Amino acid sequence: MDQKLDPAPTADSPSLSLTSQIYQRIRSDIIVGALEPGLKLKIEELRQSYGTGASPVREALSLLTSDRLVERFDQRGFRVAHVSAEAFNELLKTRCWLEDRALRESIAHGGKDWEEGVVLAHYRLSRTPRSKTSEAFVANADWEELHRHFHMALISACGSATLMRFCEQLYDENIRYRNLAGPSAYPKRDVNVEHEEIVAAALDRDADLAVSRLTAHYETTGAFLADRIGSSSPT
Amino acid sequence: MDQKLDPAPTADSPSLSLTSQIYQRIRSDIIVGALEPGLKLKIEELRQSYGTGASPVREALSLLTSDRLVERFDQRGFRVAHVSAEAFNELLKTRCWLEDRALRESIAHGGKDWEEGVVLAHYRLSRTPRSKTSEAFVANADWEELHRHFHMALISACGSATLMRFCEQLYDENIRYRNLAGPSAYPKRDVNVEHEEIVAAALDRDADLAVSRLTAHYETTGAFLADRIGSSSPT
DNA sequence: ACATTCGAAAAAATCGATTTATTTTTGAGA
DNA sequence: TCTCAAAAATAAATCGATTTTTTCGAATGT
Repeated sequence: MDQKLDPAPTADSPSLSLTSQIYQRIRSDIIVGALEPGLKLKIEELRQSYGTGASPVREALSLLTSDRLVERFDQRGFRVAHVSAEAFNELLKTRCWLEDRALRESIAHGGKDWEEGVVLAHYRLSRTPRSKTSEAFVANADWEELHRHFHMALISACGSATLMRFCEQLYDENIRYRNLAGPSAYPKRDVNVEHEEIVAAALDRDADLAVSRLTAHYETTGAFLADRIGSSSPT
Repeated sequence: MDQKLDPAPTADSPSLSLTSQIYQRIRSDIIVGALEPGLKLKIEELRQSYGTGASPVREALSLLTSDRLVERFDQRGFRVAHVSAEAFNELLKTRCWLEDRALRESIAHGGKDWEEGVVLAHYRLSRTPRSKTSEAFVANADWEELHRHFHMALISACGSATLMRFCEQLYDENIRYRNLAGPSAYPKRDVNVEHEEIVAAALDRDADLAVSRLTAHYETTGAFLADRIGSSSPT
């Protein structure tokens, strides 16, 4: 049995539908910032650049609508979701509200699994450099993934997959804003310490403290990004 | 000028794309309960019954994915979202959490517009019968719309379109569950009084009271529906 | 009887071309 | 020069047919 557990006949294209492949690719391109906010996503162009028909492209774009990364206009196509300082502030605020509740619920109901999941996620994150090189900042994909995982681990015991989903969506949107703000958006403060303090309060079951540290964590980074945004692409 | 404000060249098909028409139709059919939970949504069937090609159908289904009313399985099509007692309880809980925050924010920041919007929405709702006939219950579409509008008016000043969107989504899902539970799911208690008391507390800017009344309102109806659900369609 | 393989049959996914809608350009007429 | 309308160009939306993939059932071997 040399079969993989994951669906992966050859190396390049798993048995993922073309639609899904295109979905992931565009999604990533938008979050990374390769596709500029407001950009018109012309079916014909995409179709050609991916070497496919129009159907998978349209379907992928329709799906991206759920993530709020693509806007759909009936009869006049799709475009990359617009950004604005106001939208970012709203995003940040909403994120704090939802994670506030989610974290409290996790602290109230989380068991050993939750605790261990948090500890493990934090440990892995702390052992991974945020940048690939020490001088210039070069985003480390591993760190990004572990960071996301860490924040989700914190709220994973909230008891609502729906709420988790919302938080994930907002998280991804937030990352997009961070990427759009550019590599200079990396503060000197030691984020690891902040994470550590959040974990400590959470494991201590001190909800108020944990939440205030978590939201402070978000708002500090947020304030930092906020003004860097209004400048770019006011289209 | 006999033109409508809405885009409507002739009477039947506005300049809505076929995709949008199908989207709305299926959406409504799912919420109303005409399409059974878990039902396989075969492209070919839908295509024929709507007399269209496959593309608009697929696209509509992809869009319905955002609303959590349709589930998509790569390479094996779409189906009407499943339901379960657990999912309903989670939905209810999450809804209470989000509206809790949304209502508090509205009460904290809402101005005259908000107050008047709430009063007006409540007045209209109170003047509309829930059932079309006095004996047998026959859902009144007007009431449904006004009820939705009323609840949204309450939280409309929360300052986050995103949070509003989440609440709307959960509201619609909740209505679906209510419809699935059948017409017997209409309690004898006077819902109007409950609404009135919520409005009173909100306009009084008593956030704690308003929230506790609102969540009680949801949980009462919820508890009522909860057990009526596990029974039907355990597929 | 049970699991496994093979081959229809069914359904999903995709393609290429056509139709329809929107946007841009052009050119009278004021 | 400006406005408006018709024509041309562009792009979205849709269709009908084809290609893949999955599903289902019968045949085979244990």
